[in-house]
Amino acid sequence: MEKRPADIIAKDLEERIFDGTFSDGDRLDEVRLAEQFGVSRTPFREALQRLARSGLVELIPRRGAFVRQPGPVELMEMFEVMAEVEAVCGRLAAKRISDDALNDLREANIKCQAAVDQRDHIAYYAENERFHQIIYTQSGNSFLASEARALHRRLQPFRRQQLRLRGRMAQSMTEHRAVVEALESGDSEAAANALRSHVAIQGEKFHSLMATLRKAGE
Amino acid sequence: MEKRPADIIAKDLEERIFDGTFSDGDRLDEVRLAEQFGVSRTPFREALQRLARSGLVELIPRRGAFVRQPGPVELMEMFEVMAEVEAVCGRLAAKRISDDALNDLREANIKCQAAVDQRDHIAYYAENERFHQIIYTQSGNSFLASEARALHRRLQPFRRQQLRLRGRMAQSMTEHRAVVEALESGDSEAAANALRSHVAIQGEKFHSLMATLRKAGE
DNA sequence: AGTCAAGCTTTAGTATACAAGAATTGCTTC
DNA sequence: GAAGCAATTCTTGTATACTAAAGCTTGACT
Repeated sequence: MEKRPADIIAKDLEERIFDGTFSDGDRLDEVRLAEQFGVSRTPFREALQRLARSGLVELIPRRGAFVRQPGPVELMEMFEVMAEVEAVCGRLAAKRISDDALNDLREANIKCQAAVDQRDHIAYYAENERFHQIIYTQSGNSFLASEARALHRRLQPFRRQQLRLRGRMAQSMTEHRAVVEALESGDSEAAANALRSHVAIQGEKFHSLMATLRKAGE
Repeated sequence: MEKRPADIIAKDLEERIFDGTFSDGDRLDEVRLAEQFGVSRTPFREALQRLARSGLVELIPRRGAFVRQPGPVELMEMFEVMAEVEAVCGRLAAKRISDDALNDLREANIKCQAAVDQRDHIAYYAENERFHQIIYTQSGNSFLASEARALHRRLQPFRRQQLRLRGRMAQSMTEHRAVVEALESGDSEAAANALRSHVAIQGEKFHSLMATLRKAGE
């Protein structure tokens, strides 16, 4: 895609925020980090502003850039929005999806099932990804699809963890099947509801997972 | 709020794109415009990147910044998403809205009605604005509310025109009342449907308005 | 001894200078 | 005369130098 320094830096910083190298509240020193990346402050600042737009860092005037991890409340809100966005994609896709895309969905689900049988988280994750991307595209609204992808991407690191929960993959599969059924029959409301609860459950699972981790950490 | 040069420039440029000073495909010359704004290229470029994020300009590497007005297809898509977003806000607000906010909505509607009676587009616009803002807030999801406001703002210049259409204000009022009724009775689905069609109609009206203008221009 | 102010240091914001890439124009050749 | 190539010029992207503002420290005065 793009290979300008600012893009690379933005992506790299994003990665480091996600993987915990930078934690909440950390100040991102322009001179130090720019030097570390081997560029001057100008493109580095460009990257910072990009991250600020996506909500990963907060840019306080005359103070600097600070890492801004979403707190539990904001995360719950984002999952709720994701659930509703997917519901909307499903509602529209039910009326607009092509037969080819339906086949692709079924195929993705078959591979998902294979991954469940082999307890292969990575493979499951990849096919699950494909499943959702197809639905975004088949909403027939490219603006909606791109918004959905942006939010999906932003929640990725949080969604990833909860797949490891016991039985979650199998449960997720069942939900996927309900989605495909609704889309097959062109039932907008059913598709919307199936997708909403599918994603909402992810949010809830993540929430309880966090609570558990917090407890263990004390 | 903010009063940094880049913010002012971004807002000013946005204004000029909206009011037609810059039209689709125009290149925004960095040196010329920066000089015109009385700043150097650095803060001006910052403003450009901000506009690129909101989709108003396209930043082609090593080529420059070009005004990018959404075409008819993209606009329809955006209105569709706006309709669905408002529907979601309504769905959530139906369960979460406070009595105070309900009163505010009724009050806004009364003022809307007064504006309709006086054929006062400006007053109607202001109160209509308030009406929708309240619903965003009462979704109880600040992340959703902020996304809704961003899209609302982006569609503002396009929505504004169609209020002048004969009888549109009165029709809009009726739709508002249906929304309030649904929220009063806590009926999520009814609220969602009322808001979805309310906004969808705006999109359709805008579309036909554009078709008319295009015809007249030929 | 505590508090307030002044200046000192640090750092964000801005300007300018420099480098690299793309486009256009003019020249040469077929 | 047209087409292709090269050079020049214009413009974006990057680095660096400068400015100004915010916070901290130190010193003086109460």
